[in-house]
Amino acid sequence: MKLREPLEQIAAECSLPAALEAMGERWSFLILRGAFNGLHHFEEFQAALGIARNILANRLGRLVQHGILARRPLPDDRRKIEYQLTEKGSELLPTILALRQWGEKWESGTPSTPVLVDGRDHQPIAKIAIHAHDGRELSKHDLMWMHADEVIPLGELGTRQIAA
Amino acid sequence: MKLREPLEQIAAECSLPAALEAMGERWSFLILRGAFNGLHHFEEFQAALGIARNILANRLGRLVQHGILARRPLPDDRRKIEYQLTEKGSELLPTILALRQWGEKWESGTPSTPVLVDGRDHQPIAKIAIHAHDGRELSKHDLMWMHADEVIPLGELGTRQIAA
DNA sequence: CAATTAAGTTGCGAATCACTACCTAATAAA
DNA sequence: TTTATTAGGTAGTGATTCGCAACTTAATTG
Repeated sequence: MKLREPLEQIAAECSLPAALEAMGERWSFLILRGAFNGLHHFEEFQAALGIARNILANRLGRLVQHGILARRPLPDDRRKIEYQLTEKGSELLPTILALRQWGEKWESGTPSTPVLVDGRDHQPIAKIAIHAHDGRELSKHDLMWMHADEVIPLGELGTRQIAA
Repeated sequence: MKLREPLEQIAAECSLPAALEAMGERWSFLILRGAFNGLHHFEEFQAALGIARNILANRLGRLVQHGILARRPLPDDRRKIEYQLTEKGSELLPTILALRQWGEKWESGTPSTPVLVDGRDHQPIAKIAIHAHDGRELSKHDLMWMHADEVIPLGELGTRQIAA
């Protein structure tokens, strides 16, 4: 009997449990943040986060298994293992930024460092927000939940009646 | 001696640890997702998630402590406790959506239900993304990290030299 | 060859998780 | 008014994970 059941079965119709299966453990997000901030090696993560070594080894291994980090020994010093964000891992950046911005506003109250800026004008990025398919920013009151079946694809817009 | 030390001290300059202090435990995100999908009562959460009752009680209490959910007994049946998202809790929606979208793309592969749509045209929202302060969407290659001190506020743009 | 360094692994106690059963207060039924 | 039912928890118990420190292994440096 599996005591700690994977979260996936709980809500097969939602991908959040699947995502949490990969990222839901303690330290996973902080390790990833470290990777975004330029950490690449075991000892760098260990020193920066103060995490226990066995836990760090476990988490790095799991992130590698999930394809979020890539692990490769460096050719010029084969003791050294480089952990690199994969594309899959890189695409967690919006999630991390959203969580960090939320923490900044509601928990810590202080601005974070380092700051992610637009390379062109060196200005901080905008707040992560919810946008309509055409780019309008949507507030909580503009939003509603629909069953996926009921969504009418854009291509059929000309012929449809707007449902209640 | 405090064995499970709060994550905050590790990186005082970043708000991510602070956010994880509130939301970083197993089930917290799924409980919140339930709240966004209209769950309000202990038994509803319990039935929907299949979570152990003591853990659910613990997590609900913690989310209430952190001001993410509000707890109030209903006046017409004072056995019933209603858990409502606060504004602070509601503002985690972009984070949850970003994580869910990531899971949809990279883990489950299947579209999730229910779908969050624009109330006006009933079209699904856009992918959560990173935007510049002026609204341009930014790709990974447009971005860089800067120390907060080095960021020149928009108002001073006319007089500055672009720093290396 | 000895010493150092990078990246782990092992052992152990403490804390947390999950499962089941039980409890309590408020409402509903007889 | 007694009894049953329901909502929202608590308590006990074993499995799992966490965190710390010490140890190991392989590659590099002196």
